[in-house]
Amino acid sequence: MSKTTAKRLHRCPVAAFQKLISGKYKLRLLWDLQDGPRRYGELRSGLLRGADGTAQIAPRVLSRELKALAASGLIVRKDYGVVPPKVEYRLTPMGKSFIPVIAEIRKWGARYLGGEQLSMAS
Amino acid sequence: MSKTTAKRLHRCPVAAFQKLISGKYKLRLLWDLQDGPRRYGELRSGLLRGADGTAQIAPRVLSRELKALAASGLIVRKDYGVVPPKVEYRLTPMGKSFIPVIAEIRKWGARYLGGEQLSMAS
DNA sequence: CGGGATCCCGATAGATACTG
DNA sequence: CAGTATCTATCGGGATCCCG
Repeated sequence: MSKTTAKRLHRCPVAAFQKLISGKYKLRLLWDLQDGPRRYGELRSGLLRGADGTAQIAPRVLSRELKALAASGLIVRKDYGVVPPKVEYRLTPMGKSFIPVIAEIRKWGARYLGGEQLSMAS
Repeated sequence: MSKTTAKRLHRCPVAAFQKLISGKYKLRLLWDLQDGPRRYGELRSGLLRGADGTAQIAPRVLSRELKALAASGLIVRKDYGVVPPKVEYRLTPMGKSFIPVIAEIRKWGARYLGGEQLSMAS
């Protein structure tokens, strides 16, 4: 956690994983980034599908989760420094390596939690 | 959530998974149950390895996580009704089907979070 | 032995308003 | 557009004591 990566804080990889993805949207954010960079607003609106009902997403929360993912080394933030602001988030190699794990989670979840048929969309 | 299963509350299987395994010990509890029934005390002491440092586990927390796992249909609680008390927890078929997913998580976590060499023990 | 009851605390998430 | 600031409600988790 010295600078941008939080590693080896646990001796158990499962416990480490738990902490890494704790937060309501982290897994879905990673998943939604698998096809390339996305902007803040795209991610936010993407999260609205799949949430139960009329959930709005507090900008604080999304911002903090993105920061945490970046601090974990799973994504990077690219600020174009223009007006109006344009910021892109994309997966790091480590983040990309994590996508297959989420794919497994999705497959299991679709079978046992929802019965959705795993279309392309998140 | 009517009785013992909490399903289809989300349209996104990833979001459903997030809620399902939220809680500090749920994944590890499931993992530790893969080889057969375990008693409350066995699970508790099993969790102490792999936690950072001198963490003790509040009985409230462990009890609540076990109840949640049972309510989700991943484990079952078997009370032998004897004195002194004896209670066993074991995986349901659904819970067993989840073990390979945790295995994937472990493999990824070992590679990117800890570098442990995935021995038999949890 | 396997918890429940109670108290406490930090972290998390929502709502709202504001800004460079 | 992409956040920050503030405030508040709720939750997760730890500590301690107790009981059948």
